Amino acid sequence: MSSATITDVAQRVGVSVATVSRYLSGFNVRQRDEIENAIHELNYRPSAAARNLKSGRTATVAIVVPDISNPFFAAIASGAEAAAGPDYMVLLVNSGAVREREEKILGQLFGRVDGVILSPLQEDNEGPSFFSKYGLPIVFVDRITADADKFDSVLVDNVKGARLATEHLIALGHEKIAIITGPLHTTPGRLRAEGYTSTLKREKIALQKRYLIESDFTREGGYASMVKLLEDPIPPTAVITGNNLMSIGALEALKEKQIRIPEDISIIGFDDLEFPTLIEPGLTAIFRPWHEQGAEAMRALLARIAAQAAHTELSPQHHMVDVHLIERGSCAPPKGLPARSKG
Amino acid sequence: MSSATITDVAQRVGVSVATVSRYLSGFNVRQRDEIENAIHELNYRPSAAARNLKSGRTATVAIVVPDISNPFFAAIASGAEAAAGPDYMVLLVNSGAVREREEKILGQLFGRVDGVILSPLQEDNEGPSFFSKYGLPIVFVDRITADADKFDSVLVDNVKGARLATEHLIALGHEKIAIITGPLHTTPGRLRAEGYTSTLKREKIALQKRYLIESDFTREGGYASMVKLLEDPIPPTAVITGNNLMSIGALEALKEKQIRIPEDISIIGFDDLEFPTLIEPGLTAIFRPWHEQGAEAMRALLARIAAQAAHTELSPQHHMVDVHLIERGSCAPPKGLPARSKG
DNA sequence: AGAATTACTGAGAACGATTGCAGGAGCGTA
DNA sequence: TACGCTCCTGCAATCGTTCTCAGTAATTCT
Repeated sequence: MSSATITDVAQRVGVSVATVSRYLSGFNVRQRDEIENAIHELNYRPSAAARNLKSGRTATVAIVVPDISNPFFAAIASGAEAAAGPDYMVLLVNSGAVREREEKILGQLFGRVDGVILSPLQEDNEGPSFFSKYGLPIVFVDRITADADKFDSVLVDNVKGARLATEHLIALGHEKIAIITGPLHTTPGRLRAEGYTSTLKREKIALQKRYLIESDFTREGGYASMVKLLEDPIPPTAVITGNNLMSIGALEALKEKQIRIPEDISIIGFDDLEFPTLIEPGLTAIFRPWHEQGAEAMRALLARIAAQAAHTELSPQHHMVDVHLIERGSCAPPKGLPARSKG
Repeated sequence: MSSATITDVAQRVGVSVATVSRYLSGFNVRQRDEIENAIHELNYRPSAAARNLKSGRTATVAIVVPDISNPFFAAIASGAEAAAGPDYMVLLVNSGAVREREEKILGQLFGRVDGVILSPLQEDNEGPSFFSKYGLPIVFVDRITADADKFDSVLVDNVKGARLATEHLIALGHEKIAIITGPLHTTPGRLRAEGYTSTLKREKIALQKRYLIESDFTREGGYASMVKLLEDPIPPTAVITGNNLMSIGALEALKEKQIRIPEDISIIGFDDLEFPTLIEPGLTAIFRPWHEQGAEAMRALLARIAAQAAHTELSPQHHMVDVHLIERGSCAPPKGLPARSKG
């Protein structure tokens, strides 16, 4: 019932465990056929736990993300997986955007993986760097922590993306531009807001605090934030949404309130939608290669692991993924919304 | 640099490793404060590998799915995770719809997890049941293998869903009804086709083989299949799409060819879209609770693990998730497509 | 034929934890 | 003081591998 061990195989063939072990690692052994048979007959599988323990290597890496339901992170995972090659098993773990879970997961992963690609929940979280004190290679993707300069990272050019979006709207004549951004204690939340505010400043448009809404990267958050903006006595004429899910939520709110795009309001998403052609009008968006960003993170991790194995010094590598603006139909010059009726 | 072991902790405090181990497992020990300090100072983390090896338990379960980019599987994973509770770490592994990968993954997972939730790639795949010979609890979700009656499973009522869709179209007056289904060697592919054909038969509508298109559950497959249907000399007046991604692909094809829904063609999706309100007209769809299906699978797995631990006999449990039809705007009585122009 | 080289083999010590067992310290009771 | 009881402790075996080391058989060289 319970699984056979290498000893069982060795006994059945009449060789030592060392020989079976050697056979398993690809060395030449005299009774290779007999061993192969015995393995099949006994349904033998090497115990991963025992292997890890002895060798210290796991041939496994993990990707820890805040929300696996977000297609962005699913794509990051796919990209990373594709870049991992056949030698590594890639595990995906969802921290569910709960800080204690993230910390617990990192602890549990320790000793079971050779490295981790992490999208940390908060920039002020010391868990990851604390974690890496144990010598576990770690690469930040999309988000970093405060001391991240000491670690590898693969970020997107958040500031540039937000700048492109803001400039695009300003060029169209908008001045009442709002942004629905992610939590300011996350990297993309903070930097996209920064790109927005710095561009406004440079263009000499006064920042209206009520136009800068800190939300939570969820569809519900995007919906609620857009509703809030629409209820403003002087609603914005254009809105930048800070990630794909919030774009969807915001679009849902607009549709529900029957606000026309782009006639009544312009909207730009940071991150393109997955299926951009199906909705009408198409969402003008800041594009970046999701899959490639994941792949880049995996390459960085494998390089880090290799460096560690070779005891080579390797300074922290910081990769930056470029963005560009894709114009579709969701932006137009402002005409202003009708004045808000009471009730 | 490298991580401290339980021996280091024990030495620093001046107790035996057994005492430290007991402290870690929650027993009363005299020098608990000293041990706690030493653990912090040394950054000690128990080695998961060593623990596994000795105890045989891993406090970990895995979910193996064909395509993590498919929101359906992401939702299954979320649901399963939510049902797992804090005692288990949940790993997500992507088989990428490659059979050899699936087999390899199951092998690698052996010894690192207490159980697996699997959505197998093919019904004729013996890997999983072979795998379970090792005594590893396994629960099939959404898909099964040929000998699956011996294992737990959580399926959706595929036949009923396809029947509801087909009946709905027939009731509207359609007779030229096509289906774009998944691979017939997968459970949902086969059973959804079966629900479609059996309903046609019962309603005495002759099955047109060219209206039954076997595709591959991808957006690209849905797109290509729809294009193929539209090129038919006598195109169907209604189409059932066999999963969410193929629905999207099919809709993209229709949009590109400027075929109006539902005036020119009616369409029903098996599985609702993630953001159903944003596209126009809304897609009439067969709905099932994704998240709940994942949760059910996890409950089944935990029950199986518990039964195994208690050496209790537990007959295979087969759960069936119900479906219903959600009417939106994508279906109408047939009017026929304009005759196909050459070129 | 004898020496040197090659190619494989088995014994046994790790890896880092858990756990059964026997024993010792501390306490209460007679 | 002597005894028993409880509570904690350390020793050592163990989990299933890998890997070093020394040794043996087979082969080649002189």
